[in-house]
Amino acid sequence: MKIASWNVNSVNARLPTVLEVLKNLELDVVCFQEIKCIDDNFPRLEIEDMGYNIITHGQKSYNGVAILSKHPIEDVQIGLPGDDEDDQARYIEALIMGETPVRVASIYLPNGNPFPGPKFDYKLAWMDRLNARAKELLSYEEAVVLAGDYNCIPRDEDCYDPAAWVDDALAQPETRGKFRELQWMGYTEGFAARDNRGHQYTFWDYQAGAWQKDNGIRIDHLLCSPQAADKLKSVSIYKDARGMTKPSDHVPIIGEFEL
DNA sequence: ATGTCCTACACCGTAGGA
Repeated sequence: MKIASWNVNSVNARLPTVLEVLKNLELDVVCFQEIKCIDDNFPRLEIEDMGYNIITHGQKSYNGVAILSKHPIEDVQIGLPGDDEDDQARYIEALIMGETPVRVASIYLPNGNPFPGPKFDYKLAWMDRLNARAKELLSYEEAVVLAGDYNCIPRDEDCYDPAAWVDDALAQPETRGKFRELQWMGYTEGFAARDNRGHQYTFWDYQAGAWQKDNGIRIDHLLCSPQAADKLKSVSIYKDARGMTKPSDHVPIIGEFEL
């Protein structure tokens, strides 16, 4: 089973590109972030035509997450526990009913810039809520994949120029620490476990020729519970997507599981 | 650290977010 995470940066603005990538990759489960539309405006018919069931947690203009699955979807959770005061659509979770069920979340973690400031504080508080949910999920002893745009550069070698990121929310020690908490509690970071090379990016800014210079960062991650990590065969980054017409600034990261 | 792109809203430019 192939499970992917992809920040599409508006599903409607680049629908032809999205459909082409989905056709090329033949994924079983796809987690989208930044769909940037309300649920009613999600291009449901076009994607259902490719054989996907779809759940969305959208909002007007900003954020928005979705899960596509070729298998039936059950037990849908919208938002994180403790999100009641939060109007930003950044989390959706569901049980994917393949041969072996796997619980999958699509996560759009706050960017947190400028650092320091209220947006960074919001990011850290959001990470605490995510980590609490992640811990709760471990107690189910299921295969779980927490897939998303974590807006976290885990190590200096996961960017082109660490000096450019020292004052940025994506590389702060607090951000890295809370991301690492997921690993301390028992989640395996898929790319680190199955590849772990440096300078393998999932995001290149639209500005300043970042793509041409390979000035990227690795911020999209697949966090796997022990039951999922045991079945993780390989992780790949579909870099070609960044060179397509009307690309997202992120590319898909794909985990292949023996599930 | 900004050579871009997306969205909305009030209008065919500008602001805000990333």
